Amino acid sequence: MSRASEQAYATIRAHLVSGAVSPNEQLTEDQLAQIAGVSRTPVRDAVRRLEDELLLVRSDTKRLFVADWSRDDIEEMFALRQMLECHAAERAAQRLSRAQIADLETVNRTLKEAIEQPAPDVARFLEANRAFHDVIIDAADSPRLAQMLAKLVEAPVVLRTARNYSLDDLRQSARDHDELIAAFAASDADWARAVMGSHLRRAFHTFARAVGPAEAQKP
Amino acid sequence: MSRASEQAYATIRAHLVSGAVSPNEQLTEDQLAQIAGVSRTPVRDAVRRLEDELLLVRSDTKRLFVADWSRDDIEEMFALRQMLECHAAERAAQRLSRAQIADLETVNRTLKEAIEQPAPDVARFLEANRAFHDVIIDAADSPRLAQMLAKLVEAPVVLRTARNYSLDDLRQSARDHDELIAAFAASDADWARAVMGSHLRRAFHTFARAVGPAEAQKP
DNA sequence: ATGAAAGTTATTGTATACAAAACGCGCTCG
DNA sequence: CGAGCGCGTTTTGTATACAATAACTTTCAT
Repeated sequence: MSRASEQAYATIRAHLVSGAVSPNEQLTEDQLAQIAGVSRTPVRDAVRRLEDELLLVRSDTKRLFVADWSRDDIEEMFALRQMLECHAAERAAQRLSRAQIADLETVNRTLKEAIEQPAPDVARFLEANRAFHDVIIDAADSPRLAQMLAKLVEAPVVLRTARNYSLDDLRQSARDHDELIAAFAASDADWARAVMGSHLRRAFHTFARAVGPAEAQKP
Repeated sequence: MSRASEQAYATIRAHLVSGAVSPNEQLTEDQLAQIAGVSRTPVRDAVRRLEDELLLVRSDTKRLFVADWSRDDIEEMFALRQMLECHAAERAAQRLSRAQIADLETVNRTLKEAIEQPAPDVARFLEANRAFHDVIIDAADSPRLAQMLAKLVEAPVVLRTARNYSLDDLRQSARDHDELIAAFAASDADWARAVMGSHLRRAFHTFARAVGPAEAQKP
């Protein structure tokens, strides 16, 4: 994307994720333009993307509001992600080249290094984790699938959730990745799907635990 | 959406679907603005939507081209649709109200009427078919799922494929719908999923037959 | 002839001014 | 007292002019 438009997107997104605004708060394009330091034109571009990600929503009369994600929303997104990414794993198992499998191994080595530190480097872990999943999605060779997943994968990051992953959680992830690699090496689509399924389902529960158990949501 | 922007979207989409342009042909925003009779601003809006639907694609340097869908693309979309819509059927089975089930029955009655004519009214069939699936997707109560499906469901319509559905195809669809309704009435999610799966899979083969068997695609 | 560099044209991106639509508020009239 | 109606204000939508970038063409050196 072009400079101003990309700038607007990044700035606004950061602004939303930072928690500087509260759910259901109204925003105007002018405000956002000021925040991003560009004119309304690229802001409107950015807003459309953020609407697509459901970080912003529009009232029936086109006014902009900060989205309010309920626990149901989060569960929905995890469910969809699981469904799609299991499919991706299945396809990837039938398509991954040797080189790509080697890439996965390298990435997962990096991921383990990020964990096994005096203090685990969570940012690096997340980055490697993302790279790992990206290789798989890429290998699945399904542009629409990739497009859909891109939206869903970003989501958890969005919630300013304490990243209180335990060391065990991180290590289990790494082991899941190892098993995925094994499944890929064996070109066993069923195996890959199953491992991906449990990998993501566990991630959901870890996440749900962190974000708080199913509370009664908003009055 | 606002008037000009919606106008642009509809006009350009019709233009693309009509076959007046060929795949990989370059388009400029100016051309499209002229065609739609509005300025470039709303055209850019429309173009983004069409990009999202993958009817238009951009080169690495932002130039616009008519998308070229391969058979693989079509298979991909059917596979994704099947996955998502089976999920929708499952959720719908747990959520549909009596009133909604009654709606499904009404819609399917309309659908049958459209078939059982001297000459089957395909347009009306398609409309009813769409309404039927929309009720289910709506009942699934998953906005992101709905959003994803919206893109995929439009797709087959896009291809200027001869709608040479046979009478048998149409009748089988109606029967599938009846069975779906039965599954919903019984609140049997597994049943609903299974019926939806075969319903869509058959549709794929009907479609594939119509569009021509797996040929060697472009050189 | 060939390929690189500079200049020219075509195309997309951004800012700004204005138009249209929605909102809020006070007012009137029942 | 309250529901509906104008009217000024706010907010979004559109057109247009201009800036930036990419594609194309010509020229010139080798």
